[in-house]
Amino acid sequence: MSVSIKDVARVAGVSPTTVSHVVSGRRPVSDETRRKVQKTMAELGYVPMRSARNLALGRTMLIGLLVPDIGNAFFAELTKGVERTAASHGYNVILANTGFDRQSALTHLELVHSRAVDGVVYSAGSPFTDDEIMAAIGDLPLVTVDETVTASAAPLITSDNYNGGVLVARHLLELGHRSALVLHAAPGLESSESRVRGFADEWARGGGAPLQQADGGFTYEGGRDAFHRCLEDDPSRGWTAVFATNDEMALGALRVCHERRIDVPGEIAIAGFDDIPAGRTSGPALTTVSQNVAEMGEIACSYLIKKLNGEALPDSTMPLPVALLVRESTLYAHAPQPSERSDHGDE
Amino acid sequence: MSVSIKDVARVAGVSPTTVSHVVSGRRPVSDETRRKVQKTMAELGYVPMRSARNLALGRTMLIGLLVPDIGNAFFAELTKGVERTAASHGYNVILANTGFDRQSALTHLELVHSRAVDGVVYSAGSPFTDDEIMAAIGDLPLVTVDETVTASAAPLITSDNYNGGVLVARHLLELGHRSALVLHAAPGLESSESRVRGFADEWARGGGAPLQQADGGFTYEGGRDAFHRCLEDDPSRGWTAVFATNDEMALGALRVCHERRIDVPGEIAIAGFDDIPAGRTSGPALTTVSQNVAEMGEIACSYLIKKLNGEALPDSTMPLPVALLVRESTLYAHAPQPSERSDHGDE
DNA sequence: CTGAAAGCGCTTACAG
DNA sequence: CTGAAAGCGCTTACAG
Repeated sequence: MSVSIKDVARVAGVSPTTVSHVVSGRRPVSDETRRKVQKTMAELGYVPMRSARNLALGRTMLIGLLVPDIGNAFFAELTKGVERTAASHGYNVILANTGFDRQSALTHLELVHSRAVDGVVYSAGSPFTDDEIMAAIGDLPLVTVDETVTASAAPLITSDNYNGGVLVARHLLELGHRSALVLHAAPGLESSESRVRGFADEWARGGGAPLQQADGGFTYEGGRDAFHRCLEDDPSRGWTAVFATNDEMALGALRVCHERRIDVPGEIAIAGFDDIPAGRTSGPALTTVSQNVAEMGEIACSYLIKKLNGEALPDSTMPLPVALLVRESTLYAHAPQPSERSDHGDE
Repeated sequence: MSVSIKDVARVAGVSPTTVSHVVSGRRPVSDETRRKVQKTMAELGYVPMRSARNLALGRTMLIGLLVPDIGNAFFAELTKGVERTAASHGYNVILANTGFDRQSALTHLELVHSRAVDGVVYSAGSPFTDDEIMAAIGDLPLVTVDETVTASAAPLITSDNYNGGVLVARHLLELGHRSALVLHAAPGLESSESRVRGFADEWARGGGAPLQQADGGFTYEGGRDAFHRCLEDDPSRGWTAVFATNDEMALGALRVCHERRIDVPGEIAIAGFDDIPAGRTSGPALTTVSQNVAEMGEIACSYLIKKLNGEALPDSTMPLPVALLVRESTLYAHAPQPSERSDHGDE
């Protein structure tokens, strides 16, 4: 078996109490004793056992991160931010990839329920209802990301989606567009709806014509099919620009243009939202709005840790600024190296 | 505080021993007693506390997953597979995103060292040397993915990289190519080297000319720059096809062609390896070799769980089959919907 | 500056 | 079928 605090105490000729205090530093220990104990610990290869410490202290230094799909670049990036911040505060992250299978996801709720974690960062999209989540979480500290959990007073970390929509509309208006098609998610997804609202408000303000809209389901295939249908239904194309509320859908539209030999941006300009890697390497590269997703994760995690430490939180959280990334799909670069202009959202 | 096993025992009028056995099912309990206890647990909202159970049992039902970068699609997908399998066996996954910062990564080694996890799935690329890893892991059960840890007898889960290279070479030869450029990673990365070996062996067998090679560092930028240099150094292009040992580099090469108005696959055919999402949506879509990465994660995790249960493992692990995905970057589809032909590696 | 002992909330060998 | 009690390896209030 592994060596325990008693073994160290015996060999060093002190009490377990003293060994514990040498490790934690929570009580002064004479230099001589400390050195002796440290030497013994090193010799025996003693490492305090987490499980025992957890039980004694009533906490685990573990944070639960509930995301619907770690394979999605957004959540992977978010995870990165959470993980990084947790590590820098001595916490570790338990990943609960809830997926879409309720059955297997129950393990994750049990985890939360059994106090295996000290707190939770939760991102909507799991196969649970908000009520189930709240029941499992009970009074555990909670921070949410991107979408609210109804009936919860937990802080919400989100990007300034509205302003992202505004930036895209302004950019397209400046290029001379006055008619546009908006590809959005199914109703109920607040992030997509905010982006549409921002776009529509600015578009109207700038003298744009009434928008045509279609539901692209927030996926590549959905965007591709919805855009395809729009082209079929309206061959004369009552619009010259497309705003998709995420990059997946924008890439779907781009794909249709590629197959039909429609020049982008010559005939149609296309803009997305999120700045996923695939949009950086597509031809043409995709104009989009970047969110600082890793930073969302960092902030969510540091809020949670503040809560765990009993520190006060700001009452309201400011949406994180977003940035417009102008690439080739709206504005063709003539230089061999495409330039990337960035308008910061909080200008 | 939360309700303990003693509370339940007192209210139900039985001993803590009996409550424990109702929960675990490890000892027969009379129907009447069981029902009474279950009713009481439900009423009080009792959930056994994990920390206490962990200490008593000497295990945590937690698996440590060490990956270099969860933001990378390969590792995100791998994580998904590990997580899924772990959940289905009642285990949870602690994510240790080692990144490239040694300092913060120490938290993760401490985690392993302090027995906070029952076992480890390790994927190379962390800022630790193999020796440091092995020292921290000690005698904890370990399974490695993709790259071996030297001086460890741990099982290794890997794709059939060699055969992937063979498949690409055969495909390009069938299309009539006889001269090719290979973009590979820096030496020492076994996965990349196997792919090159498979390609080169088949290429020679099929009558191809000696290969030109360049180091693209396994990244988008590296591939782009290396390919750029190859074009500059050899304007007459002594090759008609490019095989990059991963998709990132292939997309970099594709990018250069796009900027220089070089037709792909008309003037140059390009193939990659990995089947990352960006290659599915690029124009032209990228011919590549798909690995079943999530399955690698599943297998790694189930091996680890077998080890944890003391079950025997197969002595040698068969490399997982790969599949060639023919897309537009080597063979332009004339139908509006590009067809996707799949050759299985184990045919 | 240091130690003996109780306690964290479970599990389980032992006894009945 | 059931219970009393020891034990898992730490932490810490209390006492000196």
